[in-house]
Amino acid sequence: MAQQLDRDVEQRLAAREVRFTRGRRLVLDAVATADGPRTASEIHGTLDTVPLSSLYRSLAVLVEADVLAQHHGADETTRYELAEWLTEHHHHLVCISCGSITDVTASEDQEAAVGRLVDAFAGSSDFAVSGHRFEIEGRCATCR
Amino acid sequence: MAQQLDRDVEQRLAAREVRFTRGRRLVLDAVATADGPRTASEIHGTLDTVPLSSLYRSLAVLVEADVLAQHHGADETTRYELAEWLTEHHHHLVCISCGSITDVTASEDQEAAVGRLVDAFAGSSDFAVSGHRFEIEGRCATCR
DNA sequence: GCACAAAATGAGAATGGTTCTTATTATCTG
DNA sequence: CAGATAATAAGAACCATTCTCATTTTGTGC
Repeated sequence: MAQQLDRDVEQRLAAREVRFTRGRRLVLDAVATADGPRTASEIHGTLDTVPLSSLYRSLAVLVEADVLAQHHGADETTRYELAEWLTEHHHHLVCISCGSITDVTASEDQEAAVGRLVDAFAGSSDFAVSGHRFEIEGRCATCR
Repeated sequence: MAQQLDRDVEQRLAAREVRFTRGRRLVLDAVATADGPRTASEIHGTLDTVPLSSLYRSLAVLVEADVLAQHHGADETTRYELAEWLTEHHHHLVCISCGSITDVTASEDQEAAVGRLVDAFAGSSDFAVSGHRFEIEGRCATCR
């Protein structure tokens, strides 16, 4: 898995005096190699050496360190993905049938358009914008 | 509460042979008068005559009938709002501090821009679009 | 390399939002 | 009003997530 990612995360965790242990590396890898946000039990499925309680704790630590981001999508379970500074900014295709989520990356022009819309929407109210989420709902290739 | 809403919902439920009972009316009103998606317990707080189990069942029935829509926002609890055909299409300002969600409505031009982006994002993959969600994250007036 | 302190782990118990079960009650039709 | 059907209420059950605490691992100074 990407050397650069490993180094980036190592640095960030070191800066916060959080150890980058075997278990945490495994969890990070599992999330990093997925092509969209994953639930805890999905990750657990690919990592049977990491008990659920430890998995949840590792996820919480990595979220706290802003290495992972939590995501609450179509179903009610929490999903995890790499934080944006470790990946390209992207949006999601959410399947309303099976709940799976796939990443899509916008072109520069498209993303600029998104940014203008965000400003326009928040501009009217007294709201300090810190980010946005753009999700497209529908049926994925296997569910349609 | 809006007469029109009541009539629209009455019709839709009748068409599905689902009764529009006192409890369901109360739940609908509670959701309709809020200015953004509400959690079950928030609704429960304003409706102490409706027990939680009934509340959840009513919510499920109304979602099933497409009178309400479920929403999974910043925190992990499920929120409910009127289905889009009963209200204006809108987007959300999500407070990352307190989890509250406020509605914002886009102008026609803005919404057209959103539509173009949705098509562009989904266009590349084999995905049947049925809707979209645009959420702006930040801190609300009281939390900032 | 060793010992100590601090942090991380693992196993299972506890929590809390949501759903299910079942007996009771309300609603609709005739 | 009677009978059939659907909805409700109360609490038990469920399941994802979090917590507890005893044990193990890790990093640091000697």
